[in-house]
Amino acid sequence: MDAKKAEKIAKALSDPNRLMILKEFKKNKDCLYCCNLGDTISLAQPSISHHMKLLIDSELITSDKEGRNVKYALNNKMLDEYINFIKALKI
Amino acid sequence: MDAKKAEKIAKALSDPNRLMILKEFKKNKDCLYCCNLGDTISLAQPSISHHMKLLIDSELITSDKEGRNVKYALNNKMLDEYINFIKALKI
DNA sequence: TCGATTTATCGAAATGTTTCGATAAATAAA
DNA sequence: TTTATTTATCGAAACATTTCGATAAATCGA
Repeated sequence: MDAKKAEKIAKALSDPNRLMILKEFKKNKDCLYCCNLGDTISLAQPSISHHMKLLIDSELITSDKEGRNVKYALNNKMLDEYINFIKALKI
Repeated sequence: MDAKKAEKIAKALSDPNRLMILKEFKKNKDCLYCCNLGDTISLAQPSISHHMKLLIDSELITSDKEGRNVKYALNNKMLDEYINFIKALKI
């Protein structure tokens, strides 16, 4: 992973609402629909949509259109790659 | 590590200049003086000082006054703690 | 078909971050 | 003691991010 990608992921991970969204995946068997986030995240719908977009752009999650909904899933592979990047910073 | 701390670290890691600074520690046997960064990081001195402050505040590095200089060292422990935080996000 | 639901996008306001020049404080070196 | 070096801080400009209301597009249900 190059520094530019790591920077993008770090940015995605640097917001309390996005961290909360990522944690929600654990409670929902790895998949998630935006419309169910309203209860957990107290933000307007466009704001949640904005955060999802940043998470998708960073590839920390994937999105899959399912009829009227969009199904989001955590991308464990990208988390692993980012972990390796940070490990490489260590002395 | 709580979410607030993880957020602070992610923020510290989300800037290209700060990533470059962290990578410099590898080349310098874990310690570093600001005044030697000028060659690597093309920023004015107050900007470098600002980035060092954010890294110190996040506890990713430590600082130690040595006469006229300040010696900075990488805090591997904090990197490990952050790695564990990210691991915990995985499904 | 028609109304409700889900998500995305636009534009704007508020807030936060990055950068720099100017300046200050501390210490080393001459 | 005087000058140079190292780092921090202040204030301001430029830029980026977060948030929302309004609106649009797609699809589901009645």
